[in-house]
Amino acid sequence: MRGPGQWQHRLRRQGARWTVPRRAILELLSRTSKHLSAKEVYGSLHRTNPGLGLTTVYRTLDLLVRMGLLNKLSFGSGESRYEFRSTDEETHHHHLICMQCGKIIDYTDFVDEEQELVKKIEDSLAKKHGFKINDHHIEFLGLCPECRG
Amino acid sequence: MRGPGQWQHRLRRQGARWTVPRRAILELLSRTSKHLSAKEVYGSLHRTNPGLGLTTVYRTLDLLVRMGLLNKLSFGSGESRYEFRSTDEETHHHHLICMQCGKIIDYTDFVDEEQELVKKIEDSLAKKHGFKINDHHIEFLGLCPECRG
DNA sequence: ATGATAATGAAAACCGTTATCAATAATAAT
DNA sequence: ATTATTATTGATAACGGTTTTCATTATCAT
Ligand SMILES: [Mn+2]
Ligand SMILES: [Mn+2]
Ligand SMILES: [Zn+2]
Ligand SMILES: [Zn+2]
Repeated sequence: MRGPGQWQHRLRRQGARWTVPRRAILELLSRTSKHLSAKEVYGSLHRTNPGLGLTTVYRTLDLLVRMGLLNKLSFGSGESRYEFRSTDEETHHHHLICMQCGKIIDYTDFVDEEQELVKKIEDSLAKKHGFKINDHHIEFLGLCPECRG
Repeated sequence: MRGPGQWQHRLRRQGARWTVPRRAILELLSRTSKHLSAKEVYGSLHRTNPGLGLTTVYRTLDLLVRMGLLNKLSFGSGESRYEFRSTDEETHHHHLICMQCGKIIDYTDFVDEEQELVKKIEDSLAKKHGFKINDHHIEFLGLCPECRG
């Protein structure tokens, strides 16, 4: 069971209602591999949902992050970006970012070796600094083929 | 040759003037290991430099980043933070961040193994996606001892 | 010292995001 | 199905960090 039915069930289980904006935003983000800002989500949905307000987009994105259905990402550009969070554990990935045009590429190279090292670092940091580590962000910054010239 | 003389030389070589605010901000950030926001820099310097304006702090931080004397960091909290960028290559580090109180810890564990893997990933990504890779950010997120309760 | 102009600071503008609040829509109870 | 309850919505205003504007000031080449 996947898609709208799954999402609806998940929201309602946590006391949230299944509404038109929530469904529209989830469908949009689940269909794209892009990392969209609130304003971009708003722009994409304005055609099919003319009444939708930007405030609702912000609130819904926030809710869906709290519900674990989306990831919220902050690259240094001012606005937050959101990506669909697959239930599949295998889709964990890191980011390759163009410093000039902002293009974002998901990559999963060397996940095995990476995960091994990440585990080691996590254990070491947890022991040395007393942290309970929950997550990590790894990103590479550079220039994409178009921006290199 | 290190410190003010070095900084002055670097700025002037790039056509910038050596001014009181620039010197004050560089001295502040070179003396702390903290990751300060513009407002925190402003607050720290207000005692010794009463005339200093927040606008100048923003402009100066931006300039010093462009000159390669500071690093600008964005954790998802709204404001940017700045750290002194040592000329020493050995000081490259990554971050351990408390998701609750925002505490930031620099760490350099496993740099050798890490650097090795980073190199491999960089080569792979450069080849596969045609990027020219310049930098990377690695951060671990969790709860510090105080915030775990 | 003098002049050219880069840098500064106060104020206003800007931009992403959040708070307010009356109207509406989703769900539960009847 | 109808009604009652209340979470959700959307317009507007407010907010916080950052940038722009512009007249004044400080740095530096001469
Ligand atoms: Mn991604
Ligand atoms: Mn640091
Ligand atoms: Zn690019
Ligand atoms: Zn903490």
